[in-house]
Amino acid sequence: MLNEVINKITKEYSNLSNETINEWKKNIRVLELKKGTQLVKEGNLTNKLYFICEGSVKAHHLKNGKLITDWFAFNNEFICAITGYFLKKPSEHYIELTENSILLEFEREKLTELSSKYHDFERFSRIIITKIMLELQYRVLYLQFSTAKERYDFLLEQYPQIELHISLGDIASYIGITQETLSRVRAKKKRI
Amino acid sequence: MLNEVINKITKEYSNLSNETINEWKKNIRVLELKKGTQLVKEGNLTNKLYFICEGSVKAHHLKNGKLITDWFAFNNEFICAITGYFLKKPSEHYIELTENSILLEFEREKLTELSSKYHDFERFSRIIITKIMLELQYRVLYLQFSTAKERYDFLLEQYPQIELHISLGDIASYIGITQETLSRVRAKKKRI
DNA sequence: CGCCGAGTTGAACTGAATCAAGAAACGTGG
DNA sequence: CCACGTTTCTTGATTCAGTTCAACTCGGCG
Repeated sequence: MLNEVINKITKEYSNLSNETINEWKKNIRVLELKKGTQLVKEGNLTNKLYFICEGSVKAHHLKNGKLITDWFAFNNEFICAITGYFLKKPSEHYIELTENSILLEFEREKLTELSSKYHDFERFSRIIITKIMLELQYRVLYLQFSTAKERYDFLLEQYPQIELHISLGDIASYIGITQETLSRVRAKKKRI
Repeated sequence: MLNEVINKITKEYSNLSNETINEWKKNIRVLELKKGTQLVKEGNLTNKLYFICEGSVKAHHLKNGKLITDWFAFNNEFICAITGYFLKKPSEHYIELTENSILLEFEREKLTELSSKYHDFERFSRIIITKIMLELQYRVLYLQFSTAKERYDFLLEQYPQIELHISLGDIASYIGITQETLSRVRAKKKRI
């Protein structure tokens, strides 16, 4: 099963030699966990990167006493507590499963080591980060000067199935509006 | 002069071997241009990445007939028309000098080639992209659920000197509020 | 059956947008 | 060095999208 998943990942992101893959495989943990499980708790140091084989996951953080959703990851996507992972600071983010899921878990130190050792793995890392960067760029684009409806439509375009997996409250938070507003936007849409 | 700048860049981002640097230097153009110059025009294909040696630059795009500022770059930062450069689509972004500036210009194809050829250059690229990614992450953080004042304060924290270089209108647009609102926020601040 | 979390709906309120008009600052040419 | 037009910034009045607070509905589940 792990071989299949790795195959999929390298197809999607960037090819790796057999040698690199074998070395990499030594340090992958496969996790099968239930909805609601916390992968990262706020304030913890975290050096883990996750890949979603099946299911979905969200990252969120606390701001003025409110939980704000930052990031979703679905099948074949990566996720991490971004400040914890990249800046090596205690994480401001929680990561929580939004459905029962199967995940791969990687350690930063091992990935760094692999990147230093193998040129192809370095490239692979670069490509993953580039995708995350472009995703963020896209989000900024539609957080800046968009109405509630525009944000929602934009999100649905990107993730047409999102409502099957993620609760209304989390979606609203992700696009930067309140749950009540999203509910109204949705109601208006149905009427038309 | 080019040597000095490269020295600074590798210090700031990631070290490169002499061989890599020499190869790289063959394909760098140094530009000295006036405020208001357009480096990239909307609708153009662009494969250029810029580094600001001295001065400042902005990227902006058109949305419902309004120019929205996306990205600033100051001394020792990189900038590009992000969709044009990474997605190879006609650029939705203009890039324009906000002051008389000295820049380095790189071509995507040459950088890609160098990344494939030299492991250390691949790592260097990864680190640059990671910085851009973290910057974007930070922006999403404060575009989501912040008041006008919070956004402004946040920006000043990051770029205390920004008002010396960038016009009020561009700053307002960057943080997702109107020029009038920013003017009022600023006025209120002075009074206290 | 009754509880609980998730979603909906209503009414009042508010921060920021919009529209409009002036004031400052800035550069350019006489 | 001043007069000019242009661009940038400020201030005021009005409007509106979205928040807030509160009550209510719905579906699942012990």
